[in-house]
Amino acid sequence: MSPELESCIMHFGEMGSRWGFNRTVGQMFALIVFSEDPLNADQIAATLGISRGNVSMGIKELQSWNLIRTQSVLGDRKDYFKPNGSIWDLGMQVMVERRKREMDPTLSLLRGQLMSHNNSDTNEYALNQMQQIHNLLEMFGSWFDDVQRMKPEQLKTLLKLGSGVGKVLELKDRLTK
Amino acid sequence: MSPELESCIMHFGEMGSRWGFNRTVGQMFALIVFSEDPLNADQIAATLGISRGNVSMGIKELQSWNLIRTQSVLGDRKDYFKPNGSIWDLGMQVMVERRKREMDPTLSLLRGQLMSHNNSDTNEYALNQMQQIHNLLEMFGSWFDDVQRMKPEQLKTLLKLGSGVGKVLELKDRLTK
DNA sequence: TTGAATTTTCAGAAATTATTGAAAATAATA
DNA sequence: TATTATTTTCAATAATTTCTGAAAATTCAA
Repeated sequence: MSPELESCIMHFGEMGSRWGFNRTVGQMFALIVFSEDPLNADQIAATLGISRGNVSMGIKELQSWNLIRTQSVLGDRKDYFKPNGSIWDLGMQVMVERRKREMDPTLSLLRGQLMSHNNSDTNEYALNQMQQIHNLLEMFGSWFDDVQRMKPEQLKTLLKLGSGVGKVLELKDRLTK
Repeated sequence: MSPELESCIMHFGEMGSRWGFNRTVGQMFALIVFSEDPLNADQIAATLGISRGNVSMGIKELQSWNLIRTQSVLGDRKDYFKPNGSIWDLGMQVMVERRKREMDPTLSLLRGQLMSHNNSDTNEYALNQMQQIHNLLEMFGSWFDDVQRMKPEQLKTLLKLGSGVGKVLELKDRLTK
C-alpha cells in the first residue's frame, strides 16, 4: 500500500471519533472505501493490524450506519465488504444517521417536556429557551427531510448555487407578488 | 430547580459527547443556556456537583467554541457567564465549529495528497475516491460559507421552504432560458 | 508592595471506552 | 450427522478520557 493511502487511512482513524465512531471503525471504513475490490474480515484485520473480534464489531457498527454491505465472492464462503454506494451516497448516509443520533433524541425529549402540563413550576425563561431549541431542531429536521428527497443532481445544483439561492428567492417574490 | 429542567440538563450532558464535547461540558452549557441570569464558576460547580477545576476547564472549552461569554456583575470580582447570543446564534456557532473540527482537517489532508506529484504508485481507484471526497467536502464547505453570510431571516425562509426551493429553481431556469 | 479573592493548571485517581483472544455460536459441506 | 470454516460474543485487560483537588498563578484592592 502506498504511504499516501496509508496516511489517509490513519487520518480517517483519527477523525473517527469526531464523526461518531471509534478509531478502528474509522480506519476500517477508509480501507473499504479506498479498496477497489471487496475485502473480507481477515484481510481487514491483517491490513490494519487489529484483532478479528474487533473487526467483527466494527463491521456491525458500519452496517448499523448503512455505510457498507456484503458481496459474496464465487467459491469463497467468507463475507466480503464494500461501500454502500458512491461517495455522495455515503456522505448523505452519514448525515442521515447523525441526525438520528444527535438531533432526534433531543427533539423528542424537548417535545415531551413542552407538552407536559405540569410545567407550572418550571421557570418561564428556561421553558422559552427549550421552545426555541425545539423549534430550531424541528425546522432544521424537516428541511433536511425535504432536501433529502431531492434528486442528487438538483441538490448538487443547489449546493453550488450557495447564497445565490437568496437572489432567486427575491426574484420569485417579485414575480409572484 | 424543577425536575423538568434538571432532566433537560442531564440529557444535554448525555448528548454532549455526540456533539463534540464531554458530559460535564454539555451539562454546563445547558445550565448556562437555561439560566436567565449569568452564572459564576462556583454556582456552576455547586449546581452540577462537580469540581471547581472541572468547571474552569469546561469554561475554556465552551469559550473555544464561542458558545459563552463573560459578563461582569457590579461589585463582584467573579466572572459571570452567559450564552453568546440567541439559540439561533448558538446553533449556527456549533455548525461553524464542527465544520472546522470535522471537515477542515480532512479537506486539507486530501488537498495535500492530491496535489503531491509523487502519486504515481498510489492506485488509481483510491486516488479517485479521494478526489470524490475532496470535491464533496469542498462543495459542502463553500455552500456553508455562502449560506452563513445570508441574513438570518432569509435563511429561515429558505429552511422553511425545504425542497420547495427545487420548484423555484425550475421556475428560474424556465425564465432565464 | 501585601494580601485576599479568584482562576488556572496539572499530577494522580476514577471512570469510561476500546481491544484482544479464546470460547461459543452459526453456517456450510460432505 | 459429523466435520470444518467462519463469525460472533464477551470477560478480561489495555488504552484513553475525564475528573478531582491542592498548589501555583493571576488579578485586584488597599
